[in-house]
Amino acid sequence: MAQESKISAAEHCYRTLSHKIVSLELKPNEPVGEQALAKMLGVSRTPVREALSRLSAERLVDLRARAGVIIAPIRLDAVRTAQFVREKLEMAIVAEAAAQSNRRILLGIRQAIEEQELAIYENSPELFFEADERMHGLFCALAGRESVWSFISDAKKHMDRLRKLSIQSGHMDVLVEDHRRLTEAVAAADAEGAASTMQLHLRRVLDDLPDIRRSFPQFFEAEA
Amino acid sequence: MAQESKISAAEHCYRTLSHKIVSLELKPNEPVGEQALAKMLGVSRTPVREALSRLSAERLVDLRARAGVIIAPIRLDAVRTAQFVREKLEMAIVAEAAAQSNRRILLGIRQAIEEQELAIYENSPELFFEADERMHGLFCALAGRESVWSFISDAKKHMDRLRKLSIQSGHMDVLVEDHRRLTEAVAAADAEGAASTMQLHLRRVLDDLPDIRRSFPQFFEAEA
DNA sequence: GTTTGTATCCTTGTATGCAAGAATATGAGA
DNA sequence: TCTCATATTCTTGCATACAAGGATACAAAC
Repeated sequence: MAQESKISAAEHCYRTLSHKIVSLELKPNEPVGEQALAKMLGVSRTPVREALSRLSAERLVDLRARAGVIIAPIRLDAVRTAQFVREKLEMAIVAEAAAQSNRRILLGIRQAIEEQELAIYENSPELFFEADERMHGLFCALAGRESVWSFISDAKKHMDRLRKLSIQSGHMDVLVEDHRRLTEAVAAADAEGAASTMQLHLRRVLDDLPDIRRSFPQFFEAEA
Repeated sequence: MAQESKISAAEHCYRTLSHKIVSLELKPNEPVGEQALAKMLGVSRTPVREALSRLSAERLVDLRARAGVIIAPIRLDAVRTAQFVREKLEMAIVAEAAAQSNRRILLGIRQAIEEQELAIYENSPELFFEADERMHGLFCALAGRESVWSFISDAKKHMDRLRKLSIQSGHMDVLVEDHRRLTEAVAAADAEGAASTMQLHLRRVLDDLPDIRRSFPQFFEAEA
């Protein structure tokens, strides 16, 4: 609270909107309005605009000059790019992580995996998502590359919307199995194995893409 | 011109400031003021603030609430992270590029290298920088990963300030030699060689870091 | 001389006003 | 009924006003 009371209204707007977009609470291709968002967030248009400006730079919203704001559709090109970035970075990360050994962080990773199983049991995609996120961040920490994680997080946002749809249709168990193998490889100092497991793991989202696209065509960019 | 008249004042501010920061025209640790920047750019504070907000998200400026804006110092941690990101992504890029063959793009790459030699002859770091940038972008294009380039560009900005100082102290010839080897490896479809040459190439900046830091201590973050 | 308390100034953070341009509705003509 | 021109409405982009909180200068006490 002490922290949160210190962040600016603009920052608050950014975080809230960013979360609402990634969590699909604001739907791709949905038109929104600065005024409406301002009212929703209880502030004036100025901090909202600052947030939208940043979100636009990330291509999470499309600002059409003097014509309106729309939540960016899921763009296949953006997904492909995000996938590339994330895959290369996280493969390198876990390979480095395999060379490290920090019992405390490893414990955190295993706990996160257990929470994921709990999330499956409770059928809570939200909880799963959160624990998944935390676990990937911990691998970065294990590799001593914590600040790379925020970078990956940015790149990930477009993909996360897909993951959200994918997880809702329920493949969480496969992902946990990946996580387990990944953790074992890292714990066994098997850099190669960790990297290839990570690659396999991250590419699963793409497998579901055609299905998801068929199920939610309104969320995707009009095809070229 | 037709294009430029259409971009918003805020976007103009962002690009101008971003360039001035990376080119060291605005010096690390230098205090600036919204009002002063607004006057310099010929607009009001509002678009300047929007630009500063984005630059702050990239950690290129530090906003101290109600106390002032300062150009971010060169942070060793940020440099290390940018280096990691760039290295992993560009290694993967040239490895993919080696599997492609597009005479037109390869020609563009070779032309860019020739311009770099011209830049050395004319002792123009500006020209060198520009041609270097273009060449790296062309490798992305060759790999069919053009949109990854903008991603790398963002990550690169902190490092670029170092490169700027490094190039001024004149190691451009070594870099061109790297570029030539890199291009030959790619043209010869030697993915491994291209990747390792890229790694070597990108790590050169770090070699100069201690010297640069000694020469320009006022540009760096106060040590921890 | 050093330090501490205070008052002033200065800078940013947010709200609001206004104008320019896009989207939409309206109406006439075919 | 469909098309096209036009008027209207609505939304954003930028400028400005104001307030809250830091930084600074200065004076007083030790």
